[in-house]
Amino acid sequence: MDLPPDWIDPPDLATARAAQMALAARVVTEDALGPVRLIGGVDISNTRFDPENLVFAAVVVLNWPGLEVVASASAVRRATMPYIPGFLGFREVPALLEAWAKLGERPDLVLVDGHGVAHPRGLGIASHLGVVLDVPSIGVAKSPLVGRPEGELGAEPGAAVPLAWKGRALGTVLRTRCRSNPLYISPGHRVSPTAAVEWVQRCGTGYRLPEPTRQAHLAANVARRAHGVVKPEGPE
DNA sequence: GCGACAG
DNA sequence: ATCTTGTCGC
Repeated sequence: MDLPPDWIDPPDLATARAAQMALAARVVTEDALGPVRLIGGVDISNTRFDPENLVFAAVVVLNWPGLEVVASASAVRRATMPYIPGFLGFREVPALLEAWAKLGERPDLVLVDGHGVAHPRGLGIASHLGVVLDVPSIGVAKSPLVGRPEGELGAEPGAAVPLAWKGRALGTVLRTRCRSNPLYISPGHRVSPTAAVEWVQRCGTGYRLPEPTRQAHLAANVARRAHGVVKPEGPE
């Protein structure tokens, strides 16, 4: 998909807002994914008090149904925008695109660390990335941005309840582990609400986060810590 | 006006 | 997001 540069790297918040509305109009919430053989996971890592404002992006590729990491790529970029709730995509997507471009084989589906359509204007980072890459994506967030669980969530893994906002169900609040806070799942792009939850559950390996984003999180940290490492330590 | 607010 | 070891509990 060929988009205006300003839609990816907006010069200001007003432009970002306009780009967000335009991109949101392209989001598809119906299943439009082919056979899934590779599942991707993406995440970002930041350095605390970093005057450089560096953003470390990681993309990992896992096979399905093995859920083993078969490839990964990372990229470092200077953040253009600060973190503003509701505009996360403009801060992280550019670096993710750079990492994505380095991949040899692309995933058929991507799990993103953040919301999909469970967003005030329907364009959380998962939908944002999905539309820009035109790839099926799912939003996997660790806390809500808008909306709240509808009803009481069960304590058992697999327990789920709708994420309601303004009388609408934007996604699903899903408990993936006992005694762990739930995850907020929502369609990113080209994935239905039910399929989104199903895929997250299928990618579960006993941890709170599904394997793709869990591995992406680890990879992003590795990328950040590798940055600036002058020389590896060796045994004496 | 006030509080909330993904990563 | 990031800072951090041990520690409490299942």
